[in-house]
Amino acid sequence: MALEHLFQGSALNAVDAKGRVSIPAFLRSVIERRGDSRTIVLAKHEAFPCLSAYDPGYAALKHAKLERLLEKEETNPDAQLEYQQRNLMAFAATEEVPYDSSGRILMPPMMRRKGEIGDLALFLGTGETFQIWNPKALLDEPRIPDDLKDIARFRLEERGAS
Amino acid sequence: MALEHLFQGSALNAVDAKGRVSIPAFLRSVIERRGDSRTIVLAKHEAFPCLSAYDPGYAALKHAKLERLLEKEETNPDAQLEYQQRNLMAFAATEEVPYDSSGRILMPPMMRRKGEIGDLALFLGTGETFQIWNPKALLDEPRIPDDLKDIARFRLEERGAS
DNA sequence: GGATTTCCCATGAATTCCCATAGATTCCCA
DNA sequence: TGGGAATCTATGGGAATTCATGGGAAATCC
Repeated sequence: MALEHLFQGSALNAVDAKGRVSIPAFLRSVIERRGDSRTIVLAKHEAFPCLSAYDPGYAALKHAKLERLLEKEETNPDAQLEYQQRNLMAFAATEEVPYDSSGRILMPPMMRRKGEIGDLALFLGTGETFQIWNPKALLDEPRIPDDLKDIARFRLEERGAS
Repeated sequence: MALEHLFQGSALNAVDAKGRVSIPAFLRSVIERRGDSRTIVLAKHEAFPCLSAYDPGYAALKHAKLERLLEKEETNPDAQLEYQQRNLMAFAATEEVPYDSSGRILMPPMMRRKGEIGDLALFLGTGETFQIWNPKALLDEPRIPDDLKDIARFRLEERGAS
């Protein structure tokens, strides 16, 4: 799997009273170059207290991988169960949300809670996917490198000052 | 087999006194993009105490899958029997129900019993198909990952609070 | 004819759509 | 190359639509 277009960069956007957030234009352009969906898939990040996001095509790719794995071990009952569980996590525990003509999504309440997102959303490109953080949570996270926290601080300043 | 449109997301809907349930709009849209039937096929899930559901087109696909599996082991008499059994389950033990203009099905009493569905139905997308659970049964099921149970709890809360 | 089943309408909440704006960025052309 | 115009981006607010759900009328069945 060699993805041609990668997510990179960072931005800090507001979540408004209705729960709407603008997806940064530089991330949207990657989504639209990968497919033509104007839609993102949201999931709780498996390790960090934040959200993981990607385009629907990437989700399908992940699914195809799981399928192939299953067919190899079709007769193994343990493999069956693990397949069921992973499939549930990959699809039931995620939400697909379209963004409108102005590039905004409505952050689903469940994801907002799971990702601890308040009224500011920090977007971080990570190549194949991107992450959405509560900037406070990122600064409090010991496993995050200081250089990255500096970026978060900068984005906060930038916004606080203007 | 590469299905283009996958079932994704979760929702908790009420089963009313007449046995009617709304199929969540985001699942309906997948059904209608896969074919043009406004119909779902219900079956008892093969492993979990819940229902498995999909569009009529997928049933045909499943049949082809079984056929292919049989041909691989044509000489094995055990495989023949298993094929017969799985084929029976896939077709005799299912019910096809249309949904009306408001997106509701009438849950067939037999399926309701088999799936242990009470007056709340939890819908979980799993890619090629989706599942319908009694939320209580899901919380009691040891083979279900905790993160998924959290989602069920969230959906219950969301509904209880409002 | 009583009971079930199907259809149709009603409704409140949620969500999508549309328009507006202000600031930043890019473009363009003299 | 400099400055001004056009465009794009993030954001706000309100209107219009969709969604889930309840209730009842009409049709159907033994």
